Amino acid sequence: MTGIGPGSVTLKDLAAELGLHPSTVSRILHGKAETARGAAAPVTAQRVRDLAKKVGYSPDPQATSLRTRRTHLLGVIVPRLSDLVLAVMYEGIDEAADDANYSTFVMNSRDDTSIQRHKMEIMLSRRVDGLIIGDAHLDGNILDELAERKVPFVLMNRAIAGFASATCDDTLGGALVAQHLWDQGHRDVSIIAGEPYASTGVDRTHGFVSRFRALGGTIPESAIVWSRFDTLGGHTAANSILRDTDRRPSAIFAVNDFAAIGAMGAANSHGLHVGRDLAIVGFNDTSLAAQLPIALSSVHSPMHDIGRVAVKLLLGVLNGDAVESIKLLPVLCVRDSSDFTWAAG
Amino acid sequence: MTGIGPGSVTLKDLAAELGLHPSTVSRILHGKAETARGAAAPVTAQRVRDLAKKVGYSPDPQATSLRTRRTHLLGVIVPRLSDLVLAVMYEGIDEAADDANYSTFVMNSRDDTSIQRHKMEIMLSRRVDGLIIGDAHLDGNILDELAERKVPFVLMNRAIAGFASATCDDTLGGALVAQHLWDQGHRDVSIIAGEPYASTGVDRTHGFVSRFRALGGTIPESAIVWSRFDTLGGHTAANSILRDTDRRPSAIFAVNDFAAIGAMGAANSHGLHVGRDLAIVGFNDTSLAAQLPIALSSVHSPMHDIGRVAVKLLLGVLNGDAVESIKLLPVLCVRDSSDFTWAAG
DNA sequence: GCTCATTACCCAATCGTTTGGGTAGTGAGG
DNA sequence: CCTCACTACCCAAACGATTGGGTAATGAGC
Repeated sequence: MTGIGPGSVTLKDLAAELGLHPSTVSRILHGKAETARGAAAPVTAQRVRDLAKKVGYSPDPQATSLRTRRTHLLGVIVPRLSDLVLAVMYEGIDEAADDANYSTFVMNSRDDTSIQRHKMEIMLSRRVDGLIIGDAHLDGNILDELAERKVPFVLMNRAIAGFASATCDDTLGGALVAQHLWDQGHRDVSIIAGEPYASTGVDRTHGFVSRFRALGGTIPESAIVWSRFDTLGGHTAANSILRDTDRRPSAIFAVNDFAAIGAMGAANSHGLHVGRDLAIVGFNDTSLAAQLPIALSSVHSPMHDIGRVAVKLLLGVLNGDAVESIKLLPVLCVRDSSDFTWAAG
Repeated sequence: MTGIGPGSVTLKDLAAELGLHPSTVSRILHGKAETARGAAAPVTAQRVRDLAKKVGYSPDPQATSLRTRRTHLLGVIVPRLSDLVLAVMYEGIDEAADDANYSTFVMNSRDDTSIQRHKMEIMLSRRVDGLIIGDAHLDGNILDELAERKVPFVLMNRAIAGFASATCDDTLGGALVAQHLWDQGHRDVSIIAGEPYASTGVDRTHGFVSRFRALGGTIPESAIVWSRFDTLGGHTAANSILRDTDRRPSAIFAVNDFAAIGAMGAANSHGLHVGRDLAIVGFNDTSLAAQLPIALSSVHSPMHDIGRVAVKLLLGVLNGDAVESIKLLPVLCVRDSSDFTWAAG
């Protein structure tokens, strides 16, 4: 009878064992300091706590939620966890949620609207206290619905005007890359811009273009190629950029490391040596970037912290605070793939 | 009053609205066919279902679990979701769990015993119906405890004798690589073997070594280097292998793509051109392998299916079935990093 | 010795379901 | 006309915790 694990012993059991009423035990174990003090004599309280620890009492969260209408559950929706960026953010969420005694569901929506809806309904039917949305689309349809239904939520990674979010300062990140490539002498550049519905790609692209133009450069619309965020998407996009041998750029900015890796593959198959014939810069500085055969320049974004911040924001919302979006600072990491001084013009 | 989302309307509400008793409504909506038929006249049943759909009734899972002692929750523990391999497996889990109307918690243990324990306790205190363990260590200590506590669980990715698991046939996978490298003329090979506590690395290494020896080759113990599973681990291991210029192998088998990528980086910094001066083969065939500047040969393992199978096994266990471990078949994918015929000897 | 506050508790309702066990009402069979 | 089996429901007790509201017993104050 040595506690075969949580779930075996209840509040009532403890109370019976101690000759107390369950409510008294409850107040002692779970009440705030004041309640607890009012509930029992210090010596009784200690007896209760001792026994609880000895038998390994752990309250039934289902019963608690039923009564309190709070599950201490958070829902997280991401496009795909196999996207390293989201996976790392989720690690941050996992950590922060644990610290705050919350547990999290995480589901993949594959950026598909109907799956997004489906997963959301599952989460809500599970009665999560709030949602962290990592797959927001710029049209924001679903978010408006959520807001109308008064579901507490925050965005992560991708920002949408009007909603609280935890992101990287993507515009700044893009600008950093533009500055770097400009300084290296590149005047003819292309951008692999990601999916048009994702603020990450859009903002990084916008930040890049603005800065590059501010420096006096030109970027025709045709130099911006939308793509999927994975290696294959990057490969395809780079192919379409490099196919045109008349007007090949000397540098490519991919808004995502994986797309950048795909672009490296494409460059290779076009006989171009990355870092010498063609500069490539990625974004996120995932753990692979520095380890690639040709080390990839990339903008470091604090992915882990973004996850942590998302949790903090959401807990703020649940607490009724007015929360503000937070943009974390990116840092450019220059490596072999773009570290080469080009003759200007 | 148009249902502001799940959670607003209860069985009792429905019953009152229809002039029925909650129990009747419950039987109609949630009972098995027979119960439902015995519970009400067909026309009544239809009225109930219509109203339920109209107001968007969704049962409170907390209340249900409290009564039934089943949460329809599964716990998943992995070393780290930022390991693409585990992330993809989790996508399979997510899918299969959804199909079966289960939801999953997933937590990262970083392969740290105390975190493993901690996360497990959280899961159990949440009253999950069962666990999928993706971070089992060969010593199996924690698993024995779990078994003793009669917690339903299955292993995933890593196998441990005596427990049901869903894995790749790692021994075979290793053998495939050995055969391939041998056929390519390599006689002097090294292995980046991963963490010694993980069956994946151990079995892949063992499969490789056995086959290579069976073919007549020799592999000294010193040619087997244990390492972390990430790029950095692979880099470090490869460095230690390549440092010894007297006895440099012509090929390296890394039991994991990320380690292989790290090894490529190391080879590079030693001035070796992968695929020409040194063959490298990875494992898992993650989506990156084919896209790298030098495409990486790798053993394809059905990660997504492994996740799905893990869920199927666990549901079997929950159902009281006697389940057997399942090993899915690996397939070797040869690419540039090892596609070169060497002169023998 | 009486009032009054304080201490240290107990009581019972409640959260939303499920489920074993009724029970009126109907129709058939004998 | 009585019995018996259905049909179509209802009743109430759980599941485990929380929480607003008691209430005896003790001690202090006057």
